[in-house]
Amino acid sequence: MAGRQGVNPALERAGAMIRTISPNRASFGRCSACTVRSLSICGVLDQADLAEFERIARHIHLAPNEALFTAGQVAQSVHSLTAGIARLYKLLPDGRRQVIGFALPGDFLGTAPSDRYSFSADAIDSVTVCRLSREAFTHFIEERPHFLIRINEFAARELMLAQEQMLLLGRRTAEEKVASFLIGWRERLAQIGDERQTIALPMSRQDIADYLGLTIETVSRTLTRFEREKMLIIVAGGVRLLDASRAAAMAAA
Amino acid sequence: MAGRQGVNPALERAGAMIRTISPNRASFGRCSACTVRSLSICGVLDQADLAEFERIARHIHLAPNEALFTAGQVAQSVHSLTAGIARLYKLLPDGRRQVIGFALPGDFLGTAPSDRYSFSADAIDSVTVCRLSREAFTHFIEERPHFLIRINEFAARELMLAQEQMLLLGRRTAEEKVASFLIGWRERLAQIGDERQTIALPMSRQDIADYLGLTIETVSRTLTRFEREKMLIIVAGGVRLLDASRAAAMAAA
DNA sequence: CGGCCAGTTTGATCTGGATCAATCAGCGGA
DNA sequence: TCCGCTGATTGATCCAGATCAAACTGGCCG
Repeated sequence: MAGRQGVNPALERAGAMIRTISPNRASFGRCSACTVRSLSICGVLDQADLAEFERIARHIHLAPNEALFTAGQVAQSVHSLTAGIARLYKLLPDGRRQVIGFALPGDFLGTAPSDRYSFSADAIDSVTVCRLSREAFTHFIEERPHFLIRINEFAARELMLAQEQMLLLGRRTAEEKVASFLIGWRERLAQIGDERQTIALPMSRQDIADYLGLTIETVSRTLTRFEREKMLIIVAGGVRLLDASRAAAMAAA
Repeated sequence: MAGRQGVNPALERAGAMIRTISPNRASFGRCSACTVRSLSICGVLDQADLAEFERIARHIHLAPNEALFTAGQVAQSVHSLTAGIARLYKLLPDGRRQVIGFALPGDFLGTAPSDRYSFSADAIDSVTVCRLSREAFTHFIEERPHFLIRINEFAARELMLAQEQMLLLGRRTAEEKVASFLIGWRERLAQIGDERQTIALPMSRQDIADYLGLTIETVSRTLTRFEREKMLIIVAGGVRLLDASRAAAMAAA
């Protein structure tokens, strides 16, 4: 619990590595063929709406660790994630980092009360997003109340997740944090259709630690202990849950 | 950082004391005379809208520690706080508590993705709210897109506060937490027009501790130290900031 | 195939904040 | 005025998780 937990050289290196938004290729993947449309904010748009949405959206690809946007920048765009996983985080001036969430395909990044981004987002693996100018997006919304309702539902869901995370960060033990994370992450993967036995963990241990308010060592030790206790097996790129009910019990209490 | 921090007998007593919603007096305070209307979701309603809003709203008074609603209950109502201060919190099965926010006059409690309350809310001091049935509220919204935009702005603000709080809970030291809380609370009080030199703290030390992910002893000790260091003076019902810039510096870093 | 390098794991030690345990202070009621 | 109760403060001690410090692992490049 010391003051500078979360500051580490690896992170600073990573930070330096992250390029600002490059002149990405804008692809012509059509919204009507979007594989996550029903999960995304676009799930309530009809063909006509979708055509108009497509007109104002750009499809962007980002390489691993490339930034979608950075806290403090003027918020010119909103994003809807269509592939890959992004990490959303805030930094303290001395480099301590809090990951406030992981964005999955279908997630919307654009609910913000200010004209500047209040957090940073970058690609964990290879990511694709639909990027819309805030202005065009605002205009698009104004004429489509049902779409606004959808946006609102997404914001409400985000808010509930954030409140759950506050409970985790403030009142759960390290063991409970890790178990909750695994159960919650599995749940979210299942919602986007990924229901393999093995829980994929594309983010680094440092990302997990910064999400749970722990150090990388504590995350690693806790996972190792779970493995020793036969609750799971650590595999390349994830974990395989052997005793899901025990994990769920830890996560609940 | 032990597992059961936040569980305490005083809380259990308080919990038992909190009555379920009593047959409160519904007053006739008219919305057009509402002192916090411009701050609240109603700030964008015109006279006609307001009359309709009034028709579907009930004005409710709650005594200190009385519950507005409880996590897990079917969410029948939404609320707009018009006077007093409420604490919003989540509990773990063993009684550990996380205060996820304090609601001030003008705040809206109703952004939720589920048909059950995901957190509990109760009055800290004497509280007045406008209570609307979810159903009527949803209907009211559907016909008023500009109002929905307002609701959305409120949700976005809530979300940003929640993200800021995640950073605090996950990565700040006890000292930084307390300083951040004081600065942030003063800010919020100022926004509703309370700009006295002394920062009013109507909530208990336990509430503050549960908001910051600390114990009551740590909050108390930290405030005492701040006083010893002449950063502030502890007074009945609040603190007087002597060195706001030092507090702000602590809160920032 | 070997050497590097980034990320991860493991071990030893330390410490910030929790826990346990008394006071202390303010207030309402007799 | 005194008593009892509730919440706050203060002190002593403890320990979960941080910090410091090595290994270890796997992938990539020459």
